Amino acid sequence: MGIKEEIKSKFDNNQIMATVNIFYTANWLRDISAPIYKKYGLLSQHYNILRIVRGRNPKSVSPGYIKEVMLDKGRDLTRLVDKLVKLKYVERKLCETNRRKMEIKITQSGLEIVEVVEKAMDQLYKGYKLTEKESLELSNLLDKLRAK
Amino acid sequence: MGIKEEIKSKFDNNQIMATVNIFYTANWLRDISAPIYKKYGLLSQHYNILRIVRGRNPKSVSPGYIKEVMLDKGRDLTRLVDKLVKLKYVERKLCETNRRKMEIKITQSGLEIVEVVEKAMDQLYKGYKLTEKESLELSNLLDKLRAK
DNA sequence: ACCTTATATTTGTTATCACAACATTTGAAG
DNA sequence: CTTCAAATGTTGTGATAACAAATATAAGGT
Repeated sequence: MGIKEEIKSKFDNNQIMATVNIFYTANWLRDISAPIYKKYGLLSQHYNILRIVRGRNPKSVSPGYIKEVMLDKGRDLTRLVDKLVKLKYVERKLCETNRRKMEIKITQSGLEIVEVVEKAMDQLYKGYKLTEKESLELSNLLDKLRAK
Repeated sequence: MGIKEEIKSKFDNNQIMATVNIFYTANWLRDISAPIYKKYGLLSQHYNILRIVRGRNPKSVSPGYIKEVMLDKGRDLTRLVDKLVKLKYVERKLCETNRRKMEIKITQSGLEIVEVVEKAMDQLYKGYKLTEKESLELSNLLDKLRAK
């Protein structure tokens, strides 16, 4: 079912239709992924942070760096990380050389949980009807939409 | 700048890249639209509701219908509508024939505010680098991604 | 009429978001 | 060395989101 039928609407032009469809699809993706995250007491943003921190392991990263590369630009990052610290998925300590910064590092159980969630997400992606080629086209069109 | 550079990541396959890109682009769109909504004390969801209600004007619609066609599936719809009632952009009254239902109807000032916001959003879309044809392709690919 | 189930929406509660104010450290100019 | 702006994070607060439970009405069967 196409977007027009889904939300019972017509659109003035294709740009608007594409924009609405992006929001609709992002919400749809969020809704089908949420149960997976929830199973482990996480939000998608927690998972996103864990993946970013893992990407730099065994180095540690600062909140500023995380904020920069997060999908959902690091609102309330402190408290998102607070929770990951409480769950013992990351450790946070003051940076020695620049005492304004914090150093965040993933723990062993953090590594394990990311891997488990990652596998569950991969299963989701396998259900897509898009080929590799179409997925690339889609991604390129999204890049172009955002282009200045 | 493509998604890989934006978030400084590589992806295992194009499906994952497209998925991440959808979230990233939806957040990007949300962030550039937010100031427009905010100017009028609204959230994007309020605007979405107003457009849905306007679409049925002069008939009224029920919360259930709104929930069904909303982009972000009607979480906390009651309280979103509460706010629109308070702002006097919609009126809400009990349905005579089915007293479980509420009837929601847009007001004159509601109609005016939607139109103003709509024009501001149209300006945004004009900045897109996507052609009509590319926008259609994008929308079709998104439809296909969600297909069962 | 009475009971059960389904429908439609609201409310309560906890957690999270968004924004602004605050605090600390650094680096650099005077 | 002192001062001050910039960089980096944290905290306070009111609004919003998420989820479950509650309320109220309707519809159908016995």
